[in-house]
Amino acid sequence: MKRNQPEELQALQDTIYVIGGKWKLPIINSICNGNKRFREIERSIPGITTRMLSRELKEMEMNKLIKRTVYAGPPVLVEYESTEYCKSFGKIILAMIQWGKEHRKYIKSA
Amino acid sequence: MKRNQPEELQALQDTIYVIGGKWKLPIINSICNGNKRFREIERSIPGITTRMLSRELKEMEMNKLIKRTVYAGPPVLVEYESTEYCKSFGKIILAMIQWGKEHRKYIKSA
DNA sequence: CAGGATCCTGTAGGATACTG
DNA sequence: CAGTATCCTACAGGATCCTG
Repeated sequence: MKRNQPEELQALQDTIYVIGGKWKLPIINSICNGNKRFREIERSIPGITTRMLSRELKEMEMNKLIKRTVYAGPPVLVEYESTEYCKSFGKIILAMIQWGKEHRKYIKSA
Repeated sequence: MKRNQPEELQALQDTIYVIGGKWKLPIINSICNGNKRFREIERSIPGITTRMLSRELKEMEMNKLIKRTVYAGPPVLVEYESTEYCKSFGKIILAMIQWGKEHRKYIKSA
């Protein structure tokens, strides 16, 4: 009754790679919540540094998770938005949030 | 239309923490697929070392994702199985696998 | 505002060998 | 079989300051 073959394991590890690390999911979450500007996103994620946010955004743009648009100013405006592709990850994130909440109760009731 | 509050962000980061890293999801996946023995799990995940598997299994046991049972031998047998709690993560993993497959196509068609 | 440049550190994770 | 014990290092990620 094996469900997953090596190919599926590969797909799983791909996903882990793409959304891995400490910040990518919170960033996706923030953008999906309507935050568009750099500082806005930054402020919505306590603890993140500009350096990390900058790096992650670039990577995520390369992976087509987000779209970056520059409005030539002045003032220059930059907006980030999640792609449809990224949004397809949204429900997974919601499930993870639910699970995280359960986890807290579960571990405490140890 | 904000969906997530800080508390939700916290839950998300909790989840990332618990199932984070390179190997925990593949391990969960392997065990959910019916692998029970240490070497069996090890062989099912190409690239993992005994050291990492050992460490991750311990952590996951502490977090009640898996249950470890020792059958006093000889030969001594050890079996790992996923808890119900862990299985509740199963559908999230399946979704991630699906997403990973799509990702491959999506990026290639760049 | 939107980042880039530097410098620094901890630790995740790999390699290898060994044990009961 | 089911792991421990060491040793090692690359890199994720933090702190701080700077630029157009």
